[in-house]
Amino acid sequence: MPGKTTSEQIVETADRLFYEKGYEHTSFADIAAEVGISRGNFYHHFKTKDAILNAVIDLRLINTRAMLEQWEQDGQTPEDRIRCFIRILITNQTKIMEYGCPVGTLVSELAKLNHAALADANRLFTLFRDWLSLQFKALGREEDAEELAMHLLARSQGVATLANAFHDETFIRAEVDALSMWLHERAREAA
Amino acid sequence: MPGKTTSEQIVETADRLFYEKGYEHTSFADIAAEVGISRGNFYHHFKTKDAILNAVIDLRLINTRAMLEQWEQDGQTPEDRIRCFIRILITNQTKIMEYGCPVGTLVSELAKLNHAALADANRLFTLFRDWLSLQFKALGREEDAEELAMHLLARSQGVATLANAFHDETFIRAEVDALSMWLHERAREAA
DNA sequence: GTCTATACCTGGATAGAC
DNA sequence: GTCTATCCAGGTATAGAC
Repeated sequence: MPGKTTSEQIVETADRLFYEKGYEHTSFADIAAEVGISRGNFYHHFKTKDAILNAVIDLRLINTRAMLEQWEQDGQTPEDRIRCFIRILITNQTKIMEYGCPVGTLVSELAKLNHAALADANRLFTLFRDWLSLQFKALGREEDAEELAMHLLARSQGVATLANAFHDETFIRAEVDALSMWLHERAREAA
Repeated sequence: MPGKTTSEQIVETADRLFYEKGYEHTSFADIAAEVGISRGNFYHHFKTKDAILNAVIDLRLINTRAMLEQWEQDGQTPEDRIRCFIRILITNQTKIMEYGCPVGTLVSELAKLNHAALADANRLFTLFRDWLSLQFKALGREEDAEELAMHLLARSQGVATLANAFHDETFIRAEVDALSMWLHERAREAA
């Protein structure tokens, strides 16, 4: 990773490994080896494993906010923007089939570990939830925007979990189409 | 646990702890302490941690099969039986809000660990999937029974994941109602 | 800033007495 | 069947040289 500080490289590598192997199953040695530094040097940048986790969550929050802003620009209508969200199931389908949803699996793991950072990780979910809710409101669904946002979030989580379990592209495609139709119906009702 | 052998107690305790704390995060010491035996004694019953995991998965398979058979008896119509499945989200809602779905979270964890038992754990999903598919066929949906089964499985997984993240009973109730209506509509179409 | 060396602990696993 | 004692690997964390 050229032009990146060691700290940045550590966080980005940890981000990826936490996703691929899980938080607990990823050791300092794993991260240090991939970054290409010694374990000792590691502690110069991050004192504890919790500190790395916090940095990873912060990075994910920043990246997610940037993605949502991008969708704001990409989509002409609220319906288009929500469709951007639905389409990540296709865009990231290879990774999702291998590792599940980065947000869902992290929150699930931290919940089981009873980890202090669980509340922070949950803010990733809230970010999507609030953004989707905003879009549904803009779509003319002021009344049930919150419920629609949660429903869509749940549907995509379920698709990610089963895609991971069954490695079935056809299933993902079918569910994305169904979600797209569901969205269009909600928009039509509002108009 | 009166009238149970030590081995049975170990497996049942491991079953619960793997659900509550996750597989990797549960140590032999944790299980031994709860059962009330020494760590050394533990190895008299199970040689490796993998062996315990296999025993736990086998137990879950047996318990799941028994539950599905019970639903066959409880429900008069295929629609009633599928509704039994939907209702576990309500029946187990306290545990689901705390620990997520036992099947989904185990499969997700084993996928990240790249664990050999992943395929076995996935049979739990297949059990539900095949049973649901059978019920949808009996409902008169021979054509799309498989897709409907996967769809319902995904929906319930998503609800479990978000219930765990947000601890929101109202959300669970709303999604269960929506699923119930969805099911009724599929049955009506077939009739 | 980066390294080596090392302390310390936890967890999986074994041996052998009772 | 159950125990204690023990080994060993791996993981977190620290100290200190360069």
